[in-house]
Amino acid sequence: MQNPIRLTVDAVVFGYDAGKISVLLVKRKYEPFQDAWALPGGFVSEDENLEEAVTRELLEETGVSINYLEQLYTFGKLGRDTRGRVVSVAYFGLVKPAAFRIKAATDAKETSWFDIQKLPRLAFDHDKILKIAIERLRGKIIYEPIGFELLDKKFPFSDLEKLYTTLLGREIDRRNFRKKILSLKVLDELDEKVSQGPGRPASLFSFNKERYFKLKAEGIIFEI
Amino acid sequence: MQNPIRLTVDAVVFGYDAGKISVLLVKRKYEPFQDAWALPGGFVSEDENLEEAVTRELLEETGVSINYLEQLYTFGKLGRDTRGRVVSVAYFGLVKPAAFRIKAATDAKETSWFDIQKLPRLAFDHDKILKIAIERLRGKIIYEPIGFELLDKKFPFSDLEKLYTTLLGREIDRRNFRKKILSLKVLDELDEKVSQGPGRPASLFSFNKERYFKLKAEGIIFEI
DNA sequence: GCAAAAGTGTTACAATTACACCCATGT
DNA sequence: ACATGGGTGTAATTGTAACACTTTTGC
Repeated sequence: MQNPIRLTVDAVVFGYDAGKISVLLVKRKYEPFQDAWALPGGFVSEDENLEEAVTRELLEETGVSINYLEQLYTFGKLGRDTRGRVVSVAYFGLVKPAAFRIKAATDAKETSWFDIQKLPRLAFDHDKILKIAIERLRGKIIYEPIGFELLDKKFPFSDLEKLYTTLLGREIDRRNFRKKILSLKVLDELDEKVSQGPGRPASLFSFNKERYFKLKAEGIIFEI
Repeated sequence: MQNPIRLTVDAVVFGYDAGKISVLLVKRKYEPFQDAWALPGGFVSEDENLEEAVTRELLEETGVSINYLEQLYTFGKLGRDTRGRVVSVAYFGLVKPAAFRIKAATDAKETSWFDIQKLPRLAFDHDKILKIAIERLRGKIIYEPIGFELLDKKFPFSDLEKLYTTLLGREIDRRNFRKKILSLKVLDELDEKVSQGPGRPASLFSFNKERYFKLKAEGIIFEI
């Protein structure tokens, strides 16, 4: 009477640091695809919500705690998993550089960040899932302010600019970009500056979520 | 070892006719929610793809064959189904008026179209699913030419205009709208006219998919 | 004092909006 | 001939894109 379809969740978690977009992968300990890199994830248990399952798997497998998570797509094609019929609900997550750096010290856990330009061969159909996630990231950055989820709470404007340059894959005009972003009134300029290396120190900004949601409710839409 | 989560698919199928957006619902024959209206759908069998399952269920329950179908969202919250843990992959579909009219003759099948402004109480969490589908329809119509999937193959321009007026919920300027759509070069004007009632007869247009895909590949984006 | 990154304004061009009259048909 | 819906152009405004120099710091 029960159908024997099993349900998993997988997470595509992106991080950004120093001009590179990276994705979090884990090395599989067991067959199938033993020792292959794969997206973190696993079977959903009967008494947990899907989001709970992803969050749990992520924490268990990678120690990373997420600050933005949304559902990506559900993959259910016959034959996508060699263990039988397995349907996977994939999620899309973003973390701030802090999480990113923590990992660099705990590499031994078979967890690693990979530059999305230099990906290894992946288990199952995880290459497809990742491809769709990258498209979503690129598409979404343009009309929703998710970029801020990839930056520290306080960031110099140039970080935001570099992030967009990287994600869009083209140069953007600094003056026009600044004008546009500031005109949206969702950034607070702090009374704080940073100077990394030579050059004029930069003011720090922070993203004002309340302001954003207020504007969104009024129908004002974020768009780059 | 198997987890006892069961998987269903549900379809939110929209149709458009005479200035009204309608959704296809079925009346449930069995418990739970016997005699309540619900989205067409049902359990996925082990040897079929998710899309196959939706298409099959739709055909079985409503006789409607779909011409646009995409995955909407996966609903997996605990307690959403009184029969135990059931996760549902919802799909979003559009049909042309032909399918719409056919149904009007076969009402006895416990299948009916409902104006989305006048919905009955729905079974399970189908009201939530439908709400998300309506948002998707509204959002998507602006930057992808899915509107054409709701019209006959050949249609007068005013049909398209009325459809957009309905979906956007506001008046649009006929001249500007026409200019914009025609400038996208995805409509073919046919050597054919229709006149329904009094007034000047209207030229018929058809949507040129090949042209659209070609333009899309070149990076030219449809946007209203 | 010079190299390096931050910060700023103006002008040309493109896109969007607002707006009103003539045309072809049915009755 | 008149009521009804189809079809068209222009001007004002707004938004986008292009473009280069000054400022503040570290070395």
